[in-house]
Amino acid sequence: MRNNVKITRVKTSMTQQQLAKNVGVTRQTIGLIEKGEYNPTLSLCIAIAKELEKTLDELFWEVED
Amino acid sequence: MRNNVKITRVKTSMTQQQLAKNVGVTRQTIGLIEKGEYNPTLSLCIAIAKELEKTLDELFWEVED
DNA sequence: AACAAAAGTAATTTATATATTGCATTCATG
DNA sequence: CATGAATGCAATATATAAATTACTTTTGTT
Repeated sequence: MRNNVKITRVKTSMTQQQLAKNVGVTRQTIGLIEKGEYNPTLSLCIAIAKELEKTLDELFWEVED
Repeated sequence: MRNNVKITRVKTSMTQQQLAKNVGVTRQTIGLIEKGEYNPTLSLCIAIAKELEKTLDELFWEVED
């Protein structure tokens, strides 16, 4: 479940805590998604994408290592 | 949770049953996703997108009614 | 080095995505 | 219209996403 959440979040100088709060989940959930160990729901993916001003494809589609 | 799964699936003349089998879920799950009553996981969204030869954005991003 | 903020990690609990079963309804074709 | 395939729909069960709590490790700043 590789994705571009971490790299995008860091570019915006946002902390896991801030992103988590803004999308309505806990810091741990964001951490696990960034690490690729969670399979998030579509609604959460959309919330994260909007918060990071990206689309679903940019964050979650065919992400290379 | 509006999306373009149904319209895309019908265009390919695929049944819910066939799509469900190919992505490894039940027919009911596909039905509920098409109806917008489910919040599917990312991995399932990706499987459906690949099966329908679309991207995440095309099926699930900012879908108008 | 010392301190604080951020991030990693792990156990347990809770909410919900998905499975399973079964029956009703719609729709196409003979 | 009758038959079967596809879909709708609903109840209950199971798997897993996400919450909660708590502790450790990393990172940056003075």
